[in-house]
Amino acid sequence: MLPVSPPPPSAASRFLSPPPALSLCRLSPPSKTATSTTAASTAPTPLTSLEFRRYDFAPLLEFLSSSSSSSSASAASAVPTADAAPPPAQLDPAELRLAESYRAVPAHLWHALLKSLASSPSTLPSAAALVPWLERHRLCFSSDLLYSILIHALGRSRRLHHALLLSTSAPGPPSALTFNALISASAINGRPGQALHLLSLMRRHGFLSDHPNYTLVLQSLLRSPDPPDPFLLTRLHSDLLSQRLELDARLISDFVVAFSRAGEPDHALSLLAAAQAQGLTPKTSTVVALLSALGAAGRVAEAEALFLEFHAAAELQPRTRAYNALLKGYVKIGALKDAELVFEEMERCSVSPDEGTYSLLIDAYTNAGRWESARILIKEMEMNGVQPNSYVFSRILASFRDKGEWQKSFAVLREMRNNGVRPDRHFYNVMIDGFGKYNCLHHAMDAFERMRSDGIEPDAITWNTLIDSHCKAGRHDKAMELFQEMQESGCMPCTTTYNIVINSLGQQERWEELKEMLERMKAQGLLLNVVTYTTLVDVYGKSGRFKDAIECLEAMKAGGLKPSPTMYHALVNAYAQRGLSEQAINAFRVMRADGIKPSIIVLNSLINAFGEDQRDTEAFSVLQFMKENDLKPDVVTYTTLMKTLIRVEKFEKVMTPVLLFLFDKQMYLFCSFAVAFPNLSI
DNA sequence: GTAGGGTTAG
Repeated sequence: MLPVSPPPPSAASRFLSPPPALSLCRLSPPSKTATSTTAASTAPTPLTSLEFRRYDFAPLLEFLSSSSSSSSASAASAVPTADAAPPPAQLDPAELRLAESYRAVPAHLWHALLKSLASSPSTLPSAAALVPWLERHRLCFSSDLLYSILIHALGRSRRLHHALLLSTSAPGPPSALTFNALISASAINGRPGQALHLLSLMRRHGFLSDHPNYTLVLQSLLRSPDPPDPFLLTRLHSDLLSQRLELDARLISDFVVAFSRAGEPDHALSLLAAAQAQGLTPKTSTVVALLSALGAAGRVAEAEALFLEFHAAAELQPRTRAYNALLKGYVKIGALKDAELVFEEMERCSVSPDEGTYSLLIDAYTNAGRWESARILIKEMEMNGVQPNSYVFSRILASFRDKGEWQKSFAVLREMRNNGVRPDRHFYNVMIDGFGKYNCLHHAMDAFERMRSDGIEPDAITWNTLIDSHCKAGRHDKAMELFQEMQESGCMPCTTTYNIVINSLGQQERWEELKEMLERMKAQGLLLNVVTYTTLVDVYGKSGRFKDAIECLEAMKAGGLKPSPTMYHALVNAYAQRGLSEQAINAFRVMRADGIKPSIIVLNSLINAFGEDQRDTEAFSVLQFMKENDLKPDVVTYTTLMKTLIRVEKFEKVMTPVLLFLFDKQMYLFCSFAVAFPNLSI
């Protein structure tokens, strides 16, 4: 009979070198993101505890690590496959004996062991192998719990892809625990869209969502360096309200900040009003976020009103940050005089300007072309004990870049050196980008070399900028060399890097290599984002591979990502360029069904679709549509209409779009001039 | 607080 109690350390295990997994059997770090409703947040049993020491898990760990590495496929992905395990009847008797020896281990110890194994990437394959093993031998019955622990661990170690795979390979329909674990994994991996998708899926399965899930998604939106997606945010908010869950002060405040950052100050304002109606006092940082959003939208009057309201109620001690938010508004709308007034007001109230204040004002001067005033302000800044740094100069450089004045880069660099400021990585990155954007690859490479000789290690952004500059200039060969060099230097390519390279390969129609790149991306554990999918739709569409393009769009939606306007623009444009006007209009309809408002860009493409298809009447009806929907036709609209007329050989009407354009611009004088001299029309 | 990737005509 096999021993039921745990075995003493066997002779075999004494001879074996201790499996590496053992040394990793430590208490897993407490999860900051686990919600109260998830299994992973239950108090772990320390593996060093007395209870744990009653059992010797070494033989099992040895067995698991060897079995998980022998089936290389599942070990590499750390995902157990349900059909990989043979039924117990065919099992090796040694394994059966091993299983029997653990009969007495209580469930919570299995959970603790699993958590511990799952907390380290090196033992994750063993963790993944443990779950089906426990099921196979009926040693631990709470299969849901086991899977959710694994999913949590995969999510925490940035393997969302694997977590999703695992959840689909788990037996039976997903449980509430699985959903919670997946939502958490998506949220902490920066995929709030997917988390939201799972939230609604969860409800469709009849499970109720709770507060922590919403907090997780919201925090995921707030944590991202990019502004939160307003669409997702609105959905999250209405979803929460439809669940009749009450918002507390913290959640309201987070929503106000999120809506502000998403560039939706109206939504933020109404939430703030609701909070005030409940007698809640918003935090200073919340008000500042909203002020900043209003400023960024150029809504200075409202920003000022909000500023004064909170100032008067003494709820907001206007300090530098609040003034900066206000200042941002004036800088945004180019109201230099008002910006200067805010600056003076700060001085009057003895609120000391910080680097941000100076930066904004310097930005304003640079944008207005007042480089001298900017220089004076830099001096003043120094005198006031605020050391000008590379940041200020980066902003100046960016401002010149955006105005196309890349030649001024050298003057900025000189000025910077005169002020004793050393350019940092950020500054060099902007500089390289500036040169790259204007096709000055030599200068870009020079700046890159200079950066390295200054002892600054290029980062992923540097490499991406440089690689993309070469792609844009058609130097795809050099771009690939740089991509290689990037990796050799030890800099890991990120999603953006792959997006750039995929775009390059797609433009060259090197489809096999493109597919390889996607595989490499996945192998590296990187997820495809909206830009990746849009790039794919664009390159496939442009070369007429519409089937592939549509597949990408579907794959993206299935992954819980919201299709962007750009993605539909790319698709409509692809059809348009080939004169497939029916398909173009169909894609346009799908776009609208997805809740995306038509923009000038997509309507111009639609005109182009009709034009290429010689349907000039329909092309002009798009113009009518624009006018009815308050969309202002632009130069592209009119030139595309002219091209349409040329295509259908209605040369006598080619001038019509020009007249319409001039009329739009209210240039009556020129209109009459053109009408008076119709000979000019050809 | 800053920087990099995807869309329209000629």
